[in-house]
Amino acid sequence: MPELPEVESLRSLLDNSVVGRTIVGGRIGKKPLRRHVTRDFIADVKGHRIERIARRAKYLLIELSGGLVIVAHLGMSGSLTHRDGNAGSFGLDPAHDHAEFALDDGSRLVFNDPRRFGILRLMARERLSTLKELEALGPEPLGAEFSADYLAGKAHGRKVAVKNLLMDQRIVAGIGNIYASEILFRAGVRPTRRSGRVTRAEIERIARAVPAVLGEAIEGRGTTFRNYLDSRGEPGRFASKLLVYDREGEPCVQCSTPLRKVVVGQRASFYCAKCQR
DNA sequence: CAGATAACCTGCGTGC
DNA sequence: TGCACGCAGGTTATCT
Repeated sequence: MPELPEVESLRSLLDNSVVGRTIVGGRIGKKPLRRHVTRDFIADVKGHRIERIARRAKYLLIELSGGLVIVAHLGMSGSLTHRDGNAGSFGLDPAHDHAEFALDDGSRLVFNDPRRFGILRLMARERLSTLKELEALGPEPLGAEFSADYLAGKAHGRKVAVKNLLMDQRIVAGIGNIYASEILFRAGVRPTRRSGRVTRAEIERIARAVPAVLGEAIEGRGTTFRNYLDSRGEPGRFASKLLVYDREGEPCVQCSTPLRKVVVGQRASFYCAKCQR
């Protein structure tokens, strides 16, 4: 579920709440995630201090003392909540709490993921760059490396729909299904357009829309479409700012034409047939 | 190689 | 009310 803005909001919140805390215990659930969580995970992190919270694309990186790092991916339905001593479960089903880290101030970090598409693994920080999942990622969409020139180069000669290109983590890392639709609406380009046929001017509009939309979403602490919760158990505020996603049939905010829904690469996509060409 | 598709898993809304 | 079905914010293995 979470795309870059949700993970970045999570990173920011945790950076202000758990850095400096030491992991004193915890537990790992029995059910496997997308990748199996090692049985001795808790024993390995116990006694280590949380030094910094970083992010790469949709991956959250919890850097620990002793050169360790916890790599977390929330998949489609994951959340990582920080609960103080007497906090409840934020409405999350405890049956899907797959990992729990007890901190030295009595609070807990809980990894909950009903669909279990998430990832939780521990590794040496120096080996992070060798992690297959991270190695294959393209540039950060909010970084200097991502530009109109870069995108034009990647789109050149490609037949894949431009929406799929934006969601391809090897091209640019962090954009998912919701923001891809929002970005293309902002850029005035239909999601179904073949990448290689998108004009230079359109590529430039897309390249500008990418950081603009993601940046605004981060300011709103992400989007809660169904049930995503941030580390405090609160929904993101950007959902009300979505202009096209999940708004089939509703009037376009710019021209009032009813918005359309089309499936592109097996994923629902929303657009305005008049504003987007 | 690029591109398309199925699969992983659970919950929830919809329509009969 | 119950049930079958479709769909969900992601990634990846496996086809053509």
